[in-house]
Amino acid sequence: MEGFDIDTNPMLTLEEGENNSFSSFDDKTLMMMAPSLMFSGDMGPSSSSCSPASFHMSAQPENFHGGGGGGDAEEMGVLSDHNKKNKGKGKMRSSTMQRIAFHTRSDDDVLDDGYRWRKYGQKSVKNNAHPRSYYRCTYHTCNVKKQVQRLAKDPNVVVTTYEGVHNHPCEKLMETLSPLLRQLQFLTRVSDL
DNA sequence: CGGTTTTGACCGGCGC
DNA sequence: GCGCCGGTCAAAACCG
Repeated sequence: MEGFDIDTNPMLTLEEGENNSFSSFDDKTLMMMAPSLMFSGDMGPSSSSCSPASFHMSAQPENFHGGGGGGDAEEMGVLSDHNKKNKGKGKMRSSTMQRIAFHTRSDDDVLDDGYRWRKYGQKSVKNNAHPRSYYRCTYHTCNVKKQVQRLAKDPNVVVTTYEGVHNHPCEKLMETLSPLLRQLQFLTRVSDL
């Protein structure tokens, strides 16, 4: 696994409220990390004050090394409709709802980000041969959603748009981390003796 | 049998 | 007012 440097991997698009800040990432590893970052960015169920700064990344679009990728989320309408509408039977999306779009160069449509998702819809979108898929986090109290679609310009690029913040730990991350944490606890106890 | 995916219907906002 | 479009619902199908 290559080290990931947030400031030098331009393939992630971050959106929050009116104060948009964009940057991009090209590293699948980072894609997997991102939801966890989202989680740590707003941990407690009572924390009404989102702190996007905790995973804020600086924009360096000129550093885009994806090559031929071109398109950005704004172009595809993934982000541009923010604050404008939330169509369908569902409730209106809160204007403060965080949305983060990841561009990923991958053959797989759906990336394993460690959370469990249930697909609740798929729609063909205008000017794009590939459909857009809608997923919801399966955790009872968590209503994080994500959309997955391929770039019309470059079908090799998958755009995953996360909406909202997880209010629970990432199961896979915890699975991976818990033996390490246990070992760490054991070692600290031993060193205390 | 319970959870997930598929897919057509439905709804509401927007532009004309 | 009407049609288009994107997001969601929900029943049926599917799957382990």
